[in-house]
Amino acid sequence: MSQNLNGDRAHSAALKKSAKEADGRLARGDKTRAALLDAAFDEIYEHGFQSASLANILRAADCTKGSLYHHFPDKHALGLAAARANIGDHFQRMWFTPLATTEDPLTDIANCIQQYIDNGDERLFRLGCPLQNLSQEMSPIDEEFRLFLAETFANWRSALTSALSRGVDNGTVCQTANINQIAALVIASHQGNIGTLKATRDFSLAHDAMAALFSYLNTQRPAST
Amino acid sequence: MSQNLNGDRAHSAALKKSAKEADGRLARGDKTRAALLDAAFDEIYEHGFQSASLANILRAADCTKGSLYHHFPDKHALGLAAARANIGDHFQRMWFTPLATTEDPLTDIANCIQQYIDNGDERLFRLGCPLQNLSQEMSPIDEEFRLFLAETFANWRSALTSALSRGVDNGTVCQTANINQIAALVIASHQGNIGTLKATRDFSLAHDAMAALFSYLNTQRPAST
DNA sequence: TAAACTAGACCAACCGGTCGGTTTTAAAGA
DNA sequence: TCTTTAAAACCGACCGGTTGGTCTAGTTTA
Repeated sequence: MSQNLNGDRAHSAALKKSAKEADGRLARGDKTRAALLDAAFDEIYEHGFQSASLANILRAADCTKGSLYHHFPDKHALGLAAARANIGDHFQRMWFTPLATTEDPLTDIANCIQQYIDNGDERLFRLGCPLQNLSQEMSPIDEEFRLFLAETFANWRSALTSALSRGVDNGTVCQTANINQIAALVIASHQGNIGTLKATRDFSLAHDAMAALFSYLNTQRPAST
Repeated sequence: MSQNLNGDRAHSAALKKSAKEADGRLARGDKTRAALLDAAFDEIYEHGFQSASLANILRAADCTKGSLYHHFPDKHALGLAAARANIGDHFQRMWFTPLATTEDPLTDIANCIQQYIDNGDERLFRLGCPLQNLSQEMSPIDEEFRLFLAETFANWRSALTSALSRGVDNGTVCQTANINQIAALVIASHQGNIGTLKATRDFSLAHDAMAALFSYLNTQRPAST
């Protein structure tokens, strides 16, 4: 077994190649691999991992079974690699980057959340959050998926707490605030809000939950003296 | 087509019979029907609707295909009936009954939530909330499921708001409180909390979120004068 | 020429669903 | 009380289709 952490078969070679292609174009094999990851993520996002059809993925990636099973040992490895590639990017863009340097975390956390509800695309409202979907489906039945998802939650949490901790230091967050509790409620209420929206399609409910969270966040500011 | 709202085929006859059996024992047909609903709910709770196997359900209910398709037109109707039967009961017991007559809604809402985290069974933590699982999986792909789930959310919400409204009247909830916002945050954060717990298995995170919610709820009490 | 990659026919297992037939049940008739 | 009868309930072999996965052969690339 010469599998690496990404669960693919031909990655060491692919790395060698893509390192060579300094102009940004992908080598043939890497292009197929990337197309498979994209198609797999889309299919899994739409139907869940267990109901995701390899035939659909193959069609979307314009690729055949032989190629797929050259790049990945099985469906499980493909799904995990697709999740890693996409979910990481998403959290980086939506949370980690905005919070990495913020000087007013309570405001910017609220902005992150508002971003989802007000500027979310159609897929977000119809399909929800990929992290949450995979958590629901895969956590109980696959430990490898669960560990990756738990790790993502942990990263999310520490991005929130370190931003909040900076806020305590610079005086935008109350000294007595419990930053672990704030982070936990942000995560839970945001996840629950996106998830609930999927079934209810009731934006007023989502806006109410968001407003309540914001009013809670505002109680965590220092008393204006 | 002589189907009723429960999506079964043989219910009118079953009703006639069970009405006769005043001693509480179920007629043969009703017993298999109930066994099917139980087994279907368990299988769907464990694996999701799409991955639920009729063969497994049949084995658990000790019943054959012919029986199943005598009582229900298809897998979809079975799943929907199983969800209706179980989720309704659950919410009645956990939320509607405790909140129906409470004189101190903020306290009793907190108690409901605490009940889940502190006295939840193994399945709750491993598999999460059935309402949420079904919402995630079925809302995007099946309108009939979605409507049932949305209705359940709506009932939950109005149980919360009417309890809170009673609290405003009797002075246990602040006059200026926005009860819709409170209800929305309770639902979102509770759902998100249960869902997150499934992947992280981190009870400290769940307790933190709960503590934050409770501190928010306490800000909604009247100022003690 | 060796390794990486692509191709797609093929496979057993399982899927939800159908259907002709048998057994059980309860009410009606004698 | 016993018999008849029709419907309700149950049975399980069978069906076409799909699933994830395998395998051999051929092509491209370095």
